[in-house]
Amino acid sequence: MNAPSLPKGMRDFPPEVLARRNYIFDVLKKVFARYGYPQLETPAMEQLETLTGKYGDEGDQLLFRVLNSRQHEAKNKDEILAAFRQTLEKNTNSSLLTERALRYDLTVPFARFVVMNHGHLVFPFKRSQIQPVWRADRPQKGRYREFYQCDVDVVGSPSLVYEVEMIQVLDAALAELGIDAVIKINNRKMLAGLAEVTGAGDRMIELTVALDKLDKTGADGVIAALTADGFSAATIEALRPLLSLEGNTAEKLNVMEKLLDGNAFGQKGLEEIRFVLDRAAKGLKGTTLEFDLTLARGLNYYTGAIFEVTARHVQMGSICGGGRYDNLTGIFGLPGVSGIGVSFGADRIYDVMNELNLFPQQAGGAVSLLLAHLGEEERDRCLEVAQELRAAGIATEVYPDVTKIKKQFKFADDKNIRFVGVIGPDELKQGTISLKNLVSGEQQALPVQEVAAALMR
RNA sequence: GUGGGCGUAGCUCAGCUGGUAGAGCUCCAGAUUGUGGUUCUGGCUGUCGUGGGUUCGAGCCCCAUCGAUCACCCCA
Repeated sequence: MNAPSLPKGMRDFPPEVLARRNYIFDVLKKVFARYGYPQLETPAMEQLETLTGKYGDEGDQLLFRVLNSRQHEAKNKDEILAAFRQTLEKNTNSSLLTERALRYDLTVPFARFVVMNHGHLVFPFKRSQIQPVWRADRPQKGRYREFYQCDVDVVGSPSLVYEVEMIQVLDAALAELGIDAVIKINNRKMLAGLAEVTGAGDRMIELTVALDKLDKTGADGVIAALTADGFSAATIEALRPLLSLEGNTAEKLNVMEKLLDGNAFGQKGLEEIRFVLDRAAKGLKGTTLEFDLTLARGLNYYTGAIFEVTARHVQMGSICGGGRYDNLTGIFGLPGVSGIGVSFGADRIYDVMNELNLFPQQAGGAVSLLLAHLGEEERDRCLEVAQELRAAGIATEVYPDVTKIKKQFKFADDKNIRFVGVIGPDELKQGTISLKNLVSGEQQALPVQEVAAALMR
């Protein structure tokens, strides 16, 4: 038997780690509830066709597809074999081989849910969702194959009030977690307008992806990439002023306004972003809000505002992302339901908080009392006392073996149990417990019925 | 999918131009048969990731493979 192992990119979470992860989830749940987003869950697996085509080519490649079961009993093995041969040749998704996949995000399954249940939902419908998603990416820093997304979305209203609310939720949650972060916002309509006025209207995605590299490769890098991608000299020339765009948000928007002059769609995006910035910038608790023209990220389905959050003081990709999607439910047959949402990447948030030491000191659910003993009779007494203390709300553990007291103390120390209560022959006779605080070193003998109260202090 | 370094004790690592593998920490026992964390003394620990090859001889060189990791792509 070989040593057991985990599939690539999958991780266990030992109790100490989980205590911290749960802290993040608890904060997010609290904030989500405060803004009126009740929790919802969907299954790990979706129909493959529900997921394909929503995330772009790259996304489709990263779907974990699930092989159909009991293939060996199939009656149409020739067809299956042919389908498999084809899959080996080029990337295809025959339902003969696979009809299900693990979800890639929470937004598309949510849209699917809304379409299936729109009859009983009150719109605008809000929900939060905290569940793992899976991507067959190659793991690296801040990237896992299984990770938790924590989403808030509202569907059924195109109101820009929700753009503002998303920023408020991001700000509230990140502030509460103590993360110094920048919320970047951009707008797909504006980007589409930009593509049009520069003569590349049909290649908005490619154009913006290239633009997105500005902070990484500089203006020259972007121009080189655009040239390599076959964009015309006229387009590149038209974009040039943006590559050296400087100044504050208002000034940048003014430059955009001139550039987008006469382009209705682009102007609409500009108008939207101004509306949102005007209202959201006030009263932020801990984050900075920034208009970032080069922000292109976001999946295929985004149509309006797009968001991305990065943490300061640490090298890590975005920790949150999101945006407005006007037609995601339309793909599933329910048009006219605009949605918007953001997603918190719990695992990256964990990594950031860990690196910056932002987790509060806390017991994290550790047992607070170990009952130690000096013989079988004393151990049995410990079992009784433990039940009384647990009933009183004290997390209590009884050392299982009759052994040297030293070993029992060491056990408590190793497990970070704060108190040890010793029952030996003397205590048994007197109905007391010798209670020692392992942090302060203080010890006192107390009647059993007073122990709980002493520990509560 | 592309590329770069890295796999030696439970952990972190050392190991010379190839010559039969070491340190610190952890762990265990004792000093201390009713007291942990500090101190002192003693002790245990290895398919050198795996499979081939070269060699009289491989932890070290070569090939392959697996794994973790980092970067690119893309993303949380």
